[in-house]
Amino acid sequence: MDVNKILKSNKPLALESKTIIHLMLVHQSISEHTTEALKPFDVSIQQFNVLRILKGQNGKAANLSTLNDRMVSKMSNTTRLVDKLILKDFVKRTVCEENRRKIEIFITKKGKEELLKMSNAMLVMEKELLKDVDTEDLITLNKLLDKLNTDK
Amino acid sequence: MDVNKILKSNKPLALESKTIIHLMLVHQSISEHTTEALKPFDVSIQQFNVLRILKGQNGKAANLSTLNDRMVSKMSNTTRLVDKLILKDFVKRTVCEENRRKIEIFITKKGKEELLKMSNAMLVMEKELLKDVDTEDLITLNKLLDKLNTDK
DNA sequence: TACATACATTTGTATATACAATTATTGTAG
DNA sequence: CTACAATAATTGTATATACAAATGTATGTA
Repeated sequence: MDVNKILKSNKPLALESKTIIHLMLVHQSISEHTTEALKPFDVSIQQFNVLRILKGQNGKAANLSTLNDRMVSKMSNTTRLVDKLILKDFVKRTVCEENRRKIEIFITKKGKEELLKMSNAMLVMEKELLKDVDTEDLITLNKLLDKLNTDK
Repeated sequence: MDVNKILKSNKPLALESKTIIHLMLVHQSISEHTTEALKPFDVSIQQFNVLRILKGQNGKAANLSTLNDRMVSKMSNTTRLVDKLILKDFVKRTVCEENRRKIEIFITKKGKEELLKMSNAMLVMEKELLKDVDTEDLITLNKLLDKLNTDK
């Protein structure tokens, strides 16, 4: 991906601006490839993320706030995201008995099985996307991304 | 940004998967900061991108297909994106006389003036986001991003 | 107890986006 | 010259997302 070709700017862009655009373009590509990889499973990236988080709980329930904190996007979606996953029988939702304001969400057996298939499809896509980046470069890339000041 | 904290996974994630998630999280942050920076100008990231591309044309018109190729997102939006920019008097739209199927889009004087202010606000945001990444690191980061296999 | 406040989630609504179908124009094979 | 395909943009529609308001539940305190 050559960011200069896409931008075709005559005026030289600040290195910072170029980097940000570069990251945006990379994200767009990742997003498209991910959507494609998940299409056979009829789930969105967000739904996949919810399943992955729930599996990471190892049987423990997660409530909506927890999901939301760990997720990339915003609260208002989370209720409806979970609604969709319930329809597919990938997760279960129960009211927390200790604190009836809270909702506990679990991944189902079917959800776990499907998630495994999804994760495999994702890994194939990820390896293809990163096939020209060796391990050392990946480590460097992650280190550099860690340096970004992403606080609010 | 520490991706491990957010993921809280017990099982070690493949380095590829971790990198992809890392890029997603970084993008989410960039996206939020950008939306914030552009809020005073009442334009979306996409609208800002259209303006930037049009200015890069240096007076030459761009048709919708050109815009779409250079933009991050899809055709169907472009018509309506331009609609919004016309409402704000930031761009003009005329039918191409040589090929009446084509639509020519120009940035207006007002559009250019506003774009300058937007670009300044964006640069402030970008420098803040990248304040802990020195020039050498930025160059390395861009080189690594170039290695990603983002073809279709 | 009654009230205000905080918390957790849900719902309403407006806007954005993705995908498919449609319209209008141009190019070209027969 | 007509019919058909290709191109460029627009429109319709279903789904997704962002933001604000509303609902239901719990907690602190006078």
